[in-house]
Amino acid sequence: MRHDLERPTIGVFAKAAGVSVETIRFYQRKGLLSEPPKPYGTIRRYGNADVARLKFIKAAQALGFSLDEIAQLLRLDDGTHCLEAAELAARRLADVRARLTNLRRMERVLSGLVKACHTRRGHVSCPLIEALH
Amino acid sequence: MRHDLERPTIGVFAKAAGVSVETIRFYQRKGLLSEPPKPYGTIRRYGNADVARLKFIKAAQALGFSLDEIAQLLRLDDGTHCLEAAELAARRLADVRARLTNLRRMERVLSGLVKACHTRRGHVSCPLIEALH
DNA sequence: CTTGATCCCGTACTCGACTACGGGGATACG
DNA sequence: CGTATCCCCGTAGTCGAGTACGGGATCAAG
Ligand SMILES: [Zn+2]
Ligand SMILES: [Zn+2]
Ligand SMILES: [Zn+2]
Ligand SMILES: [Zn+2]
Repeated sequence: MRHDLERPTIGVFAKAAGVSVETIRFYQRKGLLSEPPKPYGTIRRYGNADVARLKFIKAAQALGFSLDEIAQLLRLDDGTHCLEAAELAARRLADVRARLTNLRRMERVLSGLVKACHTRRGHVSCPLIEALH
Repeated sequence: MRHDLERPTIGVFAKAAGVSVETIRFYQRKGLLSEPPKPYGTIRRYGNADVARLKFIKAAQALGFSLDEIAQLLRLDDGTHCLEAAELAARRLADVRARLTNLRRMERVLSGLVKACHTRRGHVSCPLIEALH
């Protein structure tokens, strides 16, 4: 079928998805994407399933999931394992919240110090450096 | 001087600071800490300057500075380079804020999805998995 | 005087998510 | 037909902040 010959090769697939060819191969090695068959000749052609899978990966990644966790999620892809998926997300959420707490502290301290540095009057030495001591 | 022999060796120094001996050596290789002299024999003894320096490093690290940036800050340690220090901190602050924005989005989406998973009624498939598609 | 803990120094490995490189085959264009 | 651009596959390197390992020296306790 001429159909297969019109489906994208890895380069087209990668470019369409906004990732590099090496990234696709890397995901394949990790088992996140499958290596589609080579319909004619020696060149693989990619289909809608691959596109969807890669979108899934990128969406999960944007929520902070690691590639290993994404592999887990992909195994729950039939949607019948709500509990497991929710647990995974809950762990991720806890982690995100911990990092938020931490970053909020940093933001508070840093912005205070930057302000102090800008408005220091009379003070000879840098408030930022002083604070680190 | 018996004085030197009572000052801490690397092991004591590390333990007191709550880091490992290897970490101390690693910082020394990076130029963040100096290798103090060996007063007698072949064993280095650490002093107050080292303790202070390590505290400085840890304080800066807690604000998100990388070891390279900390090396910069240490070079401005005399406190007479307020402008440079403030610039460094401002860059760090911008980065922290960017990450905050990102994490807040993740938090919002994740908490919504976890909640949806817990309270799904009627829905057959997992809302979390569905959302990733 | 031996044993066990430290120290010294140098090199190599870890983790996560890519990124790069190299040799060989295939395909497209002029 | 030449050559430029893809593709395939495997292996190796990158970054940051450490962590681990191994051989040899030294030190305190018993
Ligand atoms: Zn199950
Ligand atoms: Zn669910
Ligand atoms: Zn200056
Ligand atoms: Zn300042």
